[in-house]
Formats: sequence, structure tokens, C-alpha cells
Amino acid sequence: MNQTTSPPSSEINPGSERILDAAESLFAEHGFNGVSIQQVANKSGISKATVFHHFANKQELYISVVRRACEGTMRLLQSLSSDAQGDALKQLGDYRQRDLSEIQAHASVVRLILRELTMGNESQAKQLVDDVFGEHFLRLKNLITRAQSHGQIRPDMDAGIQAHAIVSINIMLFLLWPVLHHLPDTPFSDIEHASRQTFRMLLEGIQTPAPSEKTIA
Amino acid sequence: MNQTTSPPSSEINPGSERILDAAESLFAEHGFNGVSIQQVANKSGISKATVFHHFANKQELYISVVRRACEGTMRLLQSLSSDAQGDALKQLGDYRQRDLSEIQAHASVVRLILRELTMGNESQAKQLVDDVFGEHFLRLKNLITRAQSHGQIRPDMDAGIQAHAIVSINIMLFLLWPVLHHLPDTPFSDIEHASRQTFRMLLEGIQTPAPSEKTIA
DNA sequence: TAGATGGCCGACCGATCGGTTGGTAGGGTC
DNA sequence: GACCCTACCAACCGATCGGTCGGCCATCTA
Repeated sequence: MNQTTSPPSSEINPGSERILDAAESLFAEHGFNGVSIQQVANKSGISKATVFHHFANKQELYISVVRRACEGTMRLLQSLSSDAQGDALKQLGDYRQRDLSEIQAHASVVRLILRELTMGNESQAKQLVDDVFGEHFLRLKNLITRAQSHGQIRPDMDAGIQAHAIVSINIMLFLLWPVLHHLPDTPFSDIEHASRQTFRMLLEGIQTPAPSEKTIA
Repeated sequence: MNQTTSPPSSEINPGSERILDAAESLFAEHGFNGVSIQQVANKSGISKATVFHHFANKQELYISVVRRACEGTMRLLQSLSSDAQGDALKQLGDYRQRDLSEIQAHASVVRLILRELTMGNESQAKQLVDDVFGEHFLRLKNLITRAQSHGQIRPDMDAGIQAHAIVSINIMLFLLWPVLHHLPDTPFSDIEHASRQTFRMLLEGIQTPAPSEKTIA
């Protein structure tokens, strides 16, 4: 009906990909229960029965969406730990920037994962998300540990705690942005600027202080 | 049926409160679309028609739930700004602790609000949540500004940025806890401890440094 | 005692849900 | 040609959805 210049069949998009594309954005915006198969079918320009031809049931479709979304994130974080030498502190800064870009570029996927994270234990997709996020977290933690061993980051604080803080600022900035940026006299006009500022603030606490006696209660 | 020692009628809970209680936990766990009025009716030991007797429709019920949940948070943050004198830095630490306790004590409400925050603009309850969260944020920001003027916190960084970081650590700790605490060799065994550690880490970056030349690129 | 009121409910409604069925159209193989 | 396989779909199914309706019953008022 509305498929513009559609090739005979299955040329650019093998069909099931079209369904996944449609389902991903819908699930991300409305959640599992907020989306009907009919909506997915309509959005992908396909009949409802065909959706069930490609996916056994709604749950399987949802998990396929989550899995595909996670694969994208996987690819990114592999590149993160690829360069195992070099200035670890600089890499940390690069990570912050790339992570924010990734979050913004794949906003719907991030929202999908976040939603999965906030859910109870009901979902089968939760374990999947846990794994991806867990691996992401561990890679970042390794990067920090490396920076610690190079003396660039204070080793008297747990790398996990530090990693959590770094992860949190970008995610929360993204999550709360709609609220933050229309606050009265807000400093949140540019998300990249806010992220950089927050990271700098974090660093000056994390970073090994200049060797002056500075102990804080 | 399962109402234990129920008084003749409307003694402890005026009926609609029972509905709100049931609806709150259900909405928090499954979201708006994941909960049916029938479930709310069952959980509150009341018929479905009676739910519609007290609330015009499902949307109104939902908004009532969110509004009541926000009222609890309102009360807390009013007590926050009540003591406008005293050690602002110490108050900040107290805030961190009380905020975490509040989050843990009202986990379902927090999840509800978080879910509302991550949603698109569709919901009518979003503005409500925005207001509450916005006010919460502003009060914290004022506290920080006060600490800055007292020279306890470095004034060369925006109070809004600092407030965002402080808010974020507790929320994200709570949000990611299920993932964090079953990570391999994790430092996340006690959430209060993790929160305190992170706050300390944050502070040592926020806090006015001892007057030694320490400029960081 | 008669009437009004409000909390409550069983039974029902049209719409939509997730999912199934039976079948069509087309390309590949022999 | 006969055969098969995959992609696809209109029509349908039972269940459940949000919501309505008419009436029961306990309490209050007079």
C-alpha cells in the first residue's frame, strides 16, 4: 500500500528486518504491553499473520528486537577495549564522549534497554540486557583499573564505584534531559557540554591529586 | 474474600484508598498498559465496576496514583529545605543518605516515576512528575548554592551540574543495583555503602580543594 | 416509616488483543 | 508437468480489554 518503489520482493529488507525495525521503535516508545502486533504489522507494511510467520509469538519478537539492539552496543564496546595501550585517562575521556554520542544516536534502543532494566524479573529479555550491560560495565572498569595502575587515577577508591559514576552521568543526563533542559535558569542547554562538565567534575575527584597533603574527612 | 478482619465497611481504608494502593504497586511494576482494571479490582478486593465508580476511567486512576505518590516525595523535600542554616555540606551528606533511604523505602513509587520520566510525551502524568522532580532538583541546587557561598563547595562549577551528579548516583545505584550486585568480584554488596563511597568520591571533586596550586587540564 | 444517597456489584457491551487456519502466488528443482 | 518451499494474507477464534447499566443494600434524614 504505502511501500514506495518496493522491489519485487525481499531485496533491500528481507521482510523480517522490516518487522524488527518497526517493532524496535514501537517497543522503545511504548513498551512491550503498549504495542500490538497489528501496530507492528501496519508500521512495517505487512499483514499481522506474516508477523507470526516470522516470529512464533509476541515475546519472541520482543526478544529478537532486544537481541538485535544489544548486538549494536556489543560492537561499540568491543572497539572500546581494542586499544589496550595508550593514555588510559585520555581513553576514558574519549569513552565518555563516544558513549554519549552512542546514547544519543540510538536513543530508542537505550530507552528500550533502560525500560528492561527498570522492569521486574518477569521478562526473559532482562537476562540478555543484564549480560550486555554487565560486559559494558566490566570493560569500562578494566579501563579504569589500567589507569589506576598507570598512576593516573587514584587507586584508593574501588574501580567499580568509579565506573558506576562515569556510566551514570551520561545515562541520567540522557534520561532526565527533557526535564533538566526546561528548568528555570538551567545550565543544561547543551547535553554534550553538560556531560563534559560533569565528567571534569568527576575526574577532579577521581584523578590522583597533585602530591600535596590533602586529606578530607 | 481475602480481606482479613475487614471492618463492616470503610473504616481504616475509605475504599478508594485501597484501590490506589493496589493500583500503585501494579502500575509501578508493570506500567500503565501492563495493568488491567480487573487486576486492580482483584488486588483491592473490590469489583471492577466499583473501580469505575471511584475513578472516571483508567487514565484518571493512573494520574491519581502518580499524584499521591508525588505527594510523599513532596513532603520529604520540604523538610530538606526547612533548615536553612547550619553546615550546608553536612546537610548535603544527610540529603544523600535520606534520599537513598526514601528511594529504597518507596521503591515501587520511584520505579513508577522513573518509568514516567522515560516515556514519550504521550502521558498526562508526565507534567506532574516533571514538576515534582523539578522542584526536588531546585531545592537541592539551592542547598548547593548555599554551600558554595559558604566556601565549602567550589564555586567555579555550576550548581546545577553538581546537583545533577548527586541526584544521579543514588537513582542509578538503585536502578542498576540488580545488575551491579551480581557482577563478578563486585564492590556492590551494600547499597548504602556504595552510595556513601560514590558520594565521597564526588565530594572530593566538588569540595573546595585545600589552597595548594592544583589546576587540571 | 418513607425516601434519598452513596458504596458496591453481576452482567453485559463493542472493540481489540494475541494467535490460528486455510489458502494464494511465485521461484527452484527434477 | 509435478513437486516443494517460502513469503504472504484475509478471515477467523476465544479471551480479555476498558467501560456501562440497572439494581441491591446499608446508612442517614425527616
